[in-house]
Amino acid sequence: MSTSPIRLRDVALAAGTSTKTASRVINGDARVAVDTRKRVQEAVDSLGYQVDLMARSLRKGVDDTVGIVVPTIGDPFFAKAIEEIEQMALPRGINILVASNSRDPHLERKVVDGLLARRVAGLIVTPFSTDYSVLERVSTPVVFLDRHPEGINVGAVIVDDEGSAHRIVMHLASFGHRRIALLTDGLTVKTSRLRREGYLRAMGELGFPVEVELQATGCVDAAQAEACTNHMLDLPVPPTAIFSARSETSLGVVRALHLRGRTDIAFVSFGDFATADVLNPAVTVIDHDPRVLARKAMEMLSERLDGTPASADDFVIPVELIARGSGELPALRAAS
Amino acid sequence: MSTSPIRLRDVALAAGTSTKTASRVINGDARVAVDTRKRVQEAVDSLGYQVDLMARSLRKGVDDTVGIVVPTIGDPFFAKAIEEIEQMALPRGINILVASNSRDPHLERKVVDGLLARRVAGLIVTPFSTDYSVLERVSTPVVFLDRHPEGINVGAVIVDDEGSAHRIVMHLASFGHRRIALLTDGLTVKTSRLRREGYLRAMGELGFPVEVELQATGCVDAAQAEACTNHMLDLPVPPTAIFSARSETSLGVVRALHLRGRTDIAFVSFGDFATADVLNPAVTVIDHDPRVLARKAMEMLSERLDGTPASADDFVIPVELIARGSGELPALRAAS
DNA sequence: CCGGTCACTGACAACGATTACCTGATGGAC
DNA sequence: GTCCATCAGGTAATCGTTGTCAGTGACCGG
Repeated sequence: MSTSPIRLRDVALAAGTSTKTASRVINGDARVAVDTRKRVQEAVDSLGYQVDLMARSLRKGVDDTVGIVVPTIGDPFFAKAIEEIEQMALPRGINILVASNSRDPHLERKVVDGLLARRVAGLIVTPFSTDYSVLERVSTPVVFLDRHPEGINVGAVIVDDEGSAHRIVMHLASFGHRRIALLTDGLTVKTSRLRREGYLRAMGELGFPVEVELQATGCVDAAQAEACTNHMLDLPVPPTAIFSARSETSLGVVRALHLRGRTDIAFVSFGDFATADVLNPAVTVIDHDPRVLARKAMEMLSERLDGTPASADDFVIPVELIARGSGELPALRAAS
Repeated sequence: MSTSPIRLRDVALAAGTSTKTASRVINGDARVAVDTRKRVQEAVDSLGYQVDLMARSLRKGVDDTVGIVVPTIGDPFFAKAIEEIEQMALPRGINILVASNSRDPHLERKVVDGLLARRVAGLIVTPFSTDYSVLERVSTPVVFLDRHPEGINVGAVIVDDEGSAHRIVMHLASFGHRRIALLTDGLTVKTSRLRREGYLRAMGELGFPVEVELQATGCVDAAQAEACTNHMLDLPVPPTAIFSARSETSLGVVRALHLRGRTDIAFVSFGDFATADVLNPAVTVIDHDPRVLARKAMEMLSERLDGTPASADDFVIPVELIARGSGELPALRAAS
């Protein structure tokens, strides 16, 4: 049933050369006579030889593989980032190892160690909360995606989290809102902290009171966000506008608002999602596109793989606020 | 800056043993004296030794890695499947290599070959349209996910595509619909063919005319599906109900219906999606859960890795029709 | 006291490819 | 005709780990 695998030795034997010469042909070394090259090529084709990438990697010291670490693979944001990276890696013959840290700092460390032990050529990491200083002692190139890591001074591909959050609040305020609620992931996540800072700065500049009950800072998934939204809507004086700091949490907010029929409440999402423009009202979002971030990250990693030294500068992807309706609802109850 | 890597040899030297004994300790071989074990352990800890998985894999002949091949990683259906598999693999110390075939048969073949050349321990594949008979000549265990492959007689983890599609049509018919439209991916995809067969069988049993203009069979993504839906709504006699055979296409249908304000048209989706129960009307779906499929597939693969021989029987995951409203809209215009 | 287990350990080869180094041969320049 | 540069290609070492097999004592029953 199963044929024994064909090795380079077999190819060399069939072509009547040494393994070294066969290896040269396979790796496109120019110093091979045309005639010999042809013989080897034919042997490769007829035998159906495939390089054993394991052996090659051992000898070369690195694997033609890029590791990607994200909090959760199923999150559409990260899924699209992975897709983009895989697409870019394909033509280079690079494979993609994906790993999630499951939002667990301990696991995060283990996962990164595992990828390094596998001798990946490079890493693209969306840090969760671990200290990443380990990577300073390692020669493997790493690019950080969407978040700046702790404990290490390297560049990352990010968006202006603080500024964009600030802008969202200003946008809502311009429609008369004062009681603006905030929903974020846990504050151990850097992006959550930054977006909250932008929110707080804007509220401060506007002279609006910052109330604890209007800040839900532990919304790890859509279900939590839905619960938090419901809780806020049950307050004696509920918010007139909601700012969801992540597209995942936005799904929960949307569910709560729609199921309760409170679509009169203004809403802006940091990050677009599939049906955002289909809902009624359509959801105003910050266009935080994972593909654009991923593309830049992979470009940077490619350069690093080709020898360009690392830069400590962040690369900031510009984002836009897409007004679709939900963020432009007036604050009818603002006067009350 | 970057320290030279620590090899087993260094550990052995530090512990005053041979590399073999150090290897035994690391692999949990019982036949090592307690004292020696301790010395090696200490050396490992103090030096921060990490096994070179590349070398181990070469020696062992297989890599502790499972390859996953899907059409598109960004599709939430497959992203969730990948997530589930990764979660299950984590405790076993198995890494996940993801690769997309980009809906390209030629690429599909190359991608699978690449993973095999990497000596993955196993493969989980959602076949697109390639002949997979290659895999019969290879000893690597493979489990097929969501679709039965062509040209090879092995079991797959699937759902009852034909039967579920049949059920959807019957469901819509019970609310008075006769002009039921079908949107599918290209018919080279097996699931598309089967779902269409179920549709055709039901239409036949009901004695309803099957019209070509009500079948859009090339909807590869949401945008295409949206265009097809718009086209159908512009027909002289538009459909009163739509059956979308994939959750990805459902997003396009939803967009078209909502943007045109034609939410009076009945709609059922084969496959759930994020905001399906938030829309108005909420979308009736067949609960085609990627996680459940993925879990079963990984279980089967684990068994295969542990030595259980392959079975040629399909494993059929039961699915349910979740009535949420959109599929229960009456056919007001049915009489006309 | 001896042969035989048993527990523990190490030397060596091997996994399959790449590469440092070396050998012959060829050919043009002088 | 000699010499050196260049080209083709071979030999053997190497990457880091683990399987095979052999070897050392210790211990035990007879």
